[in-house]
Amino acid sequence: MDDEKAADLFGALSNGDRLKVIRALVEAGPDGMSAGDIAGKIKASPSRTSFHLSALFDAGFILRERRSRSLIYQVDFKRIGGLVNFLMEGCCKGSSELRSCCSF
Amino acid sequence: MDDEKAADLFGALSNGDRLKVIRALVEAGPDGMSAGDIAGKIKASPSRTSFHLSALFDAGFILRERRSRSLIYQVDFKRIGGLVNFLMEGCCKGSSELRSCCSF
DNA sequence: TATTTATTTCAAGAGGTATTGAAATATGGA
DNA sequence: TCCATATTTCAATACCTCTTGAAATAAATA
Repeated sequence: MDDEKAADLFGALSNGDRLKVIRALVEAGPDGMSAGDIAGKIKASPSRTSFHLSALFDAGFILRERRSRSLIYQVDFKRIGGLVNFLMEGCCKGSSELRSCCSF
Repeated sequence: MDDEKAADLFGALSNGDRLKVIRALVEAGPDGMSAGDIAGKIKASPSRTSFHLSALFDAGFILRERRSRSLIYQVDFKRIGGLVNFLMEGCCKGSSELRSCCSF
């Protein structure tokens, strides 16, 4: 992970529709949701939803699996965690004394 | 915090220069860094650095304080934490049984 | 007060991202 | 095979963001 890559990943999160998708999938957990259900939940057209799902999928935030006619999406928590850890890397010069400044 | 606001905040993080700034300030911790030192660290011109510092300041990710001729910037960990918590809100339907799926 | 240092502001141009609706693709069932 | 359902792809348009360099502002010192 470098700064430009991480910036692209944050870019994938910098859209209201895409955050609605992520948050819906965070709540859904391992069950996931179909593209159609996601479109209904975020109140967006199929093509618009698909556009945003692709952006999130390309960034690695969501996983996709076909179940019959539907595509089921799930959030990938590891990707979110990796990005947060990148941001906090080397926090406060690595000093354990100052470590509390990094907690949230 | 709503989806559009959070999207703007992620937008403020969706740039390589701005991530370099944040990460430098995360490392610097409570000491902070001057705008000039930041410009040197991220290898960007003063005007470009100032543009990105403004974006981060407006988003609330960094705090600013004048010390003599210099402006000293510090990261605001609370803002980062608030954004991460927004993303993970209601994780896995709030089920404590499934809570492990949300950890990273 | 005049000068130097530190930083921000501004305008113009280039490049990137979102929305729409129609058409294409993929799958399952009659 | 034919049809219906589920989802993606595409092209056009509109909008937003970044970079650059020059000029403006702010504060400290001689």
